[in-house]
Amino acid sequence: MPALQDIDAKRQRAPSQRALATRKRVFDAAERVFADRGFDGATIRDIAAEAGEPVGTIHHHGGGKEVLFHRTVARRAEPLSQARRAALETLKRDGTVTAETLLAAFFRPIFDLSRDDPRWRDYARLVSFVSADERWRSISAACFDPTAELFLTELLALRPTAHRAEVAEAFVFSVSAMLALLTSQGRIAALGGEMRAADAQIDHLIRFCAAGLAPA
Amino acid sequence: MPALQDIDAKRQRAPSQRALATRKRVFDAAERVFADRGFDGATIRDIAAEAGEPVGTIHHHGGGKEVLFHRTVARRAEPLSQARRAALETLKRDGTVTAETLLAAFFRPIFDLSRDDPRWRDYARLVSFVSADERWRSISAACFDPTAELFLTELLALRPTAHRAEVAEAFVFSVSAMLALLTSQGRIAALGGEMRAADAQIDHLIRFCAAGLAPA
DNA sequence: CCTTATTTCGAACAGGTGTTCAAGTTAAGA
DNA sequence: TCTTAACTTGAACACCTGTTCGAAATAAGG
Repeated sequence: MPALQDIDAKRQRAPSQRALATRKRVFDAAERVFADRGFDGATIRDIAAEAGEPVGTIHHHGGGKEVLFHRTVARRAEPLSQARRAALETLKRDGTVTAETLLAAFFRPIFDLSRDDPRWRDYARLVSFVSADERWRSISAACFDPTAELFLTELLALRPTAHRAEVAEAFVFSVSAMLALLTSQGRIAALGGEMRAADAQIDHLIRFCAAGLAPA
Repeated sequence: MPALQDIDAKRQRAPSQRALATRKRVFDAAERVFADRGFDGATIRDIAAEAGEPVGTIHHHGGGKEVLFHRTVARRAEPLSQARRAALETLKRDGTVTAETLLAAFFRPIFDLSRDDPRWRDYARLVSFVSADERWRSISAACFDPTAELFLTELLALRPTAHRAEVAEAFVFSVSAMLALLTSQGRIAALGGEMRAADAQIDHLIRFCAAGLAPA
């Protein structure tokens, strides 16, 4: 995989407002198309059409399909991780760290962001593609593992007798359940009949995983 | 999506042993390649090379890429569902139905089959591609939802006060955790350091989900 | 204001893509 | 044994893929 380096690595002039706006259009379009069709199902021309830009522009700002994919995932990873870390800091400051509050701190930010901005919903679907495929392991390692590590450490402190590997398993189960809630509304609807309110679903997700994380 | 009809719909002669062996080679190869690269990442020529057959043969037995994909998923769905249903029947006969034993009956068959035959590991990864993408909703609806329905009914009987939608959510969380255990060993290893034995992981998965399913 | 780095643009390229097809081979069923 | 349905084979087809590239337009920095 091509290395991901700073998009403005050897630049000699600041980018114009116009260029910045174009770049934003390119990444927003890439996010939508990659979220809809995955890496292999998406084409540069799909993304170009979605962005309303010519194909050359996608390559210019994206740096090639694989780098564009990586950058599209990375773009929202930092804001998301910061929101998660901020929620964690609040817990630690207030001394209210439990399995339930830890999971809430980790899960809630992406649901909160999705409520306000539909682009975060696309991003969530994109992340689920990244998480599902070992091929993108290095992307999740770079974008999400450092913050996951922080939460894992806290969970481990709550269960001093458990092995790290066991807590890591429980954490992966929890994250997969979170992604399922974000992306498998169709399956839930098919099995469950009527749909529940998003808030009820999120509360349920947190209770479900917290119960699983509790000592046996 | 092209309709999936019986592979031997309007046949006038029984297929030869040779043809049957070729067909098996085609589907085994398709299973491996689709599991590795997903639907869009796989190519007919990849599958042909993996099977050691010319491209025309893949199309002859597979019926086109999309139908081949559907048939490849469907091929092992019935044996898997039967194993799950048999385990469920045993529980009901013995009167040992609990959240924990129900989940064990649903989860264990694919892990047991994977232990004996690596092709079931490929199949599990293929199923996780199908489950992750709304595009294949109709495939999981046809192949997996009927049996899921059976287990959902039993889970609902265990929690008479819960709404069906809530139990459906918990079931989807559980299935996603099962698929994560089958496909995300890389992520578990990255977070957890050393790896635990498969049996310990499966027991943990069942305890994790059973705890989440228990009444609040 | 100039200079020129950067961006915009889309035609062109080499190499795939799924699918078709016609000719030759095999073997089921009478 | 004979007929012919079924299978095997790979070349050919039309279209699509990511990427390149050079010329024109834009605007940052002096």
